[in-house]
Amino acid sequence: MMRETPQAMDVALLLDWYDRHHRDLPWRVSPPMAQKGAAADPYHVWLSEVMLQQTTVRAVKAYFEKFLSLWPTIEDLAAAETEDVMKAWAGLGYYARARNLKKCAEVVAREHGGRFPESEEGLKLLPGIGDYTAAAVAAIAFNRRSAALDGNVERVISRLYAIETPLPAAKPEMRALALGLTPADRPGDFAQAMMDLGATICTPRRPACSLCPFRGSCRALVTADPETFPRKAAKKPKPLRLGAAFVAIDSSEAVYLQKRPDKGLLGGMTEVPGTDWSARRDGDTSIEAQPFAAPWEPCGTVSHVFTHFELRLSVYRASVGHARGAANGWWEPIGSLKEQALPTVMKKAIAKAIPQAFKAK
DNA sequence: CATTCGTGGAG
DNA sequence: TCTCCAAGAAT
Repeated sequence: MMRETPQAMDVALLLDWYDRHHRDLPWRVSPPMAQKGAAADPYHVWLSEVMLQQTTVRAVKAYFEKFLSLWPTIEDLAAAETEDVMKAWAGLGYYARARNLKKCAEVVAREHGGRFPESEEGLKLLPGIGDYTAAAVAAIAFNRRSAALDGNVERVISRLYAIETPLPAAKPEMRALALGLTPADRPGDFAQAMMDLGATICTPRRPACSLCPFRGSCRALVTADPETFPRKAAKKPKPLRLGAAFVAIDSSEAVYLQKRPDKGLLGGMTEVPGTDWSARRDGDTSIEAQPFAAPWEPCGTVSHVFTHFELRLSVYRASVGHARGAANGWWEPIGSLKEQALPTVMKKAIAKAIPQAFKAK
């Protein structure tokens, strides 16, 4: 039977579904333990939520374990060197998250006695914590009623109510509907149940509607094709940008590296010298752009796709007799390159110039 | 509200 | 190969 709108009964069906089909995740206290009163560690919840921003569960798991191993408590993270945090984050992307993670740990450790604020408003004041993460931590770590509106929940809500308004304009409406569904007794489990539902049943393509606990009340299931929700505004095409990267190797097999500015693209990460291709313009791809005089030889191009543009780098390589000094750079032995704060595009460029650079010994 | 922030897997 | 997009935040 079809009901008009989802109500308390449907929320009960969702929680029942979650009790039986929840995912077991390293940072999660699953329903059996949660029902016995076991509380999630706010540090673990926050760390996982920041890592999971626009990032898949699969990619996050190993990083989450590594971070907990390196910094078991938020005080440990607060005391860490930012450079070490950047190195540990390398490869996960959106590097502003790593810098804000460190700042947030410092604020919580030093100004809040090591304890996270329990309210959404208090959480949102912290670096790197926005609408979603504040709501998620409040709900999951502190069992507070809040609307954690992530991509999963947007999809579930948009289908449940067949919302025609495209994103992001529909977000306030979705947030209100999600909050309206949130039960007073298990807000944390409700938030996680909605996300698990979106990740495993109410998927972007080919949703498994026959298995959905909301199948008796989903508007999209009867009025349209659920797969067409949520409605979204058309996105812009990605421009192709060009640039050059210069990989210098000295006689001791060390590569010349330097640190990027803290702000902007790949902020605070490590790079090889190159042209400026991040400032809405192509860089010089010619040998004329060399950072210092050396017998540069072209060794091909590498391509890399960022969120809003595609990059094609012309890679040059040069062997220099002995390491020469440089302003803000240093010579890094090939053997320790993999431990550096090198973003993926830089690893590609170095690997193009030195094929054996990142291979196991 | 629009733009700027990575990366890798799935289809 | 191409498109989508994954527990979004800061400006």
